[in-house]
Amino acid sequence: MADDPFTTFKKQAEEALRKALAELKAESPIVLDKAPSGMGDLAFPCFPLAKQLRKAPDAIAKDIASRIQPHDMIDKVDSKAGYVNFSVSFDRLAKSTLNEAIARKGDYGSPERKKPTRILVEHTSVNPTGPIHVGRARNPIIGDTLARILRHAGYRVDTEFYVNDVGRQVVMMTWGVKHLTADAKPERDKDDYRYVLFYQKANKVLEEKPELEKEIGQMLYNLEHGDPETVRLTHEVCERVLAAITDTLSRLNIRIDNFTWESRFVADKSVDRIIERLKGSEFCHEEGGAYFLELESFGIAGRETKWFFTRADGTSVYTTRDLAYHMDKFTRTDTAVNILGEDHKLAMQELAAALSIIGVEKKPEIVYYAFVSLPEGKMSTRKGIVVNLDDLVDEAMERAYEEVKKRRTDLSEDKMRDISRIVGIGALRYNIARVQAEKQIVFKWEDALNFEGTSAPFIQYAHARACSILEKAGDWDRGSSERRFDTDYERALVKMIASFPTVVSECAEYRKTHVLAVFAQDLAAQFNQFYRFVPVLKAEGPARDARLALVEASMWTLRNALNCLGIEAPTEM
RNA sequence: GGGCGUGUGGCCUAGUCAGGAUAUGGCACUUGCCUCCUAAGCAAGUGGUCAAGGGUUCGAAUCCCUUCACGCCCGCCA
Repeated sequence: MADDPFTTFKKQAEEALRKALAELKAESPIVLDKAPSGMGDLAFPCFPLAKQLRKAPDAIAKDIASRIQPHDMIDKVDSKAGYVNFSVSFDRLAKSTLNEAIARKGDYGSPERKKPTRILVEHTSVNPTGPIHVGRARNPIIGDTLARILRHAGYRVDTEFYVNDVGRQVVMMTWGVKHLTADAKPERDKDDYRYVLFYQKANKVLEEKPELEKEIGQMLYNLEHGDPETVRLTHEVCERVLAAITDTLSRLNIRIDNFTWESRFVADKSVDRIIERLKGSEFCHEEGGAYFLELESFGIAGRETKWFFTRADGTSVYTTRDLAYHMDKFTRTDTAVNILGEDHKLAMQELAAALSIIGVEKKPEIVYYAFVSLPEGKMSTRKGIVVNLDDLVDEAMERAYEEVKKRRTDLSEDKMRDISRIVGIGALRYNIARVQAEKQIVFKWEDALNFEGTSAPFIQYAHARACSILEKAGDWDRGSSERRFDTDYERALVKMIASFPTVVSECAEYRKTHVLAVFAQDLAAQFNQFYRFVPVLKAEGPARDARLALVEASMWTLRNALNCLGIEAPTEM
């Protein structure tokens, strides 16, 4: 597979170092750092070699540098303060990078050939018992972004929502729908808001009349044993709430490929088969009719190392069904990636242990995220301290509209609304995607709807500027072989564009969305400097063509990075 | 009590996996720049014991140990 030019440069530098070190009879892993600006592009520190060679690091660096002849992508090798510094052949890098970006357009950053590996990204999977709130919004945004990145990195990706239509919460809601009447108006004319009222009321009624617990238990039993009426009603209610939830997600540019219903694994008896297999395990014990695995030897620690996989009445628990689901998943994919809240860590450890016990080698890979809280504390639907995702989306679009109106007087109402939607949703997604998943975040309106600095609009704005130049440029010579760039602004921008393929594959490999978000921000900042200091349309001759090529390559790179983040790139704003 | 995660200027944050050259950006604050390709921008400035302590190393935000703070978990719930 052909590497991008910067990777080729890096490999050539590594190879040259390998040879030089062999000549010196020195042994060292070859790790290249990014050199500080003005000292080349890649740096090799020679300090670890000092003891081995009994020479000063600086002398070693000098020696190594003198043994490496510049060739192909390596333009210059020199040494300074114990480092061997490599400079890339800039003209070659610029030429192939820009040609590639301009030729491949929306595919720039993606490998020429698709990878055969299938990856199934399970995300969101919230209980279909009510609207999604901001605390849970991290899940679909991280999941969808990761899926987009993996796709751009060349994998065959499917996204999946696991619909929990079996557990107690769903039964509570369905029981409420069957036996209660709503006594409040839903906050929105949407099924998730309508049905959550039944769920909430059922919980309240049960608190007041604990004797109804038996009825709930019976319904749960009926559901799990395939009672047609219970199954039908539950499924219908869940389906409606689910449809409403996916409507909310689609507002954030999130579309899910598959929905797998948990009840399927109960109905097709795969859960029963797993229970039987687990019962045959040496780790299995029984207590009052309920079965559990003793998982202490699997690294499970805490007060309780038992994992119960059946209730006393023989019915399955959540993780047991999840086990059946994962076994099904592995028949359909090579790699399973799950996006989960950090509260699922123990359950996933138990699931991994159980998979080992029944002899399944594959394990799901999990991306955990910490919860989003509000300044006044934990989000809680019951206590009413909650921000619904729909409200956040509305507010984002509304605030973006105010900003558009401030700046543009020449646009039609429709156009302004369209830009507001793109900018508002972008700001929202960006603010989630930009932060490492493991960091807990406190939701603040002013951060979530930030339109300047580190934000989607900042990146979108750079893209719109690029589009504006290209639109005004008229005809220019795209095939020009001479592309000279003399300013640091241009050269730095070219190098950033050249690094995009590597950034995408690293984000994919490490399952990190925030790295791409940071890259997009840096690229936009670099483009804005270029825009400010280097005239494009007023330039003449080959310089103009070269700069236009740089603008076009920037535009595609910004657009592709935004697309990986699930953020639309408006041509004007 | 135990397990896992997080801790970087007033606030948010990158860098931590693979230790390397003056610790990245942003917000806020101060000050400049729109007869010039869109000022959602650019430039300059103020602000840091990288939670604390110890250790390893030529070199530690990064690795090891201890402590502290915060979050999540330790259900026959999901």
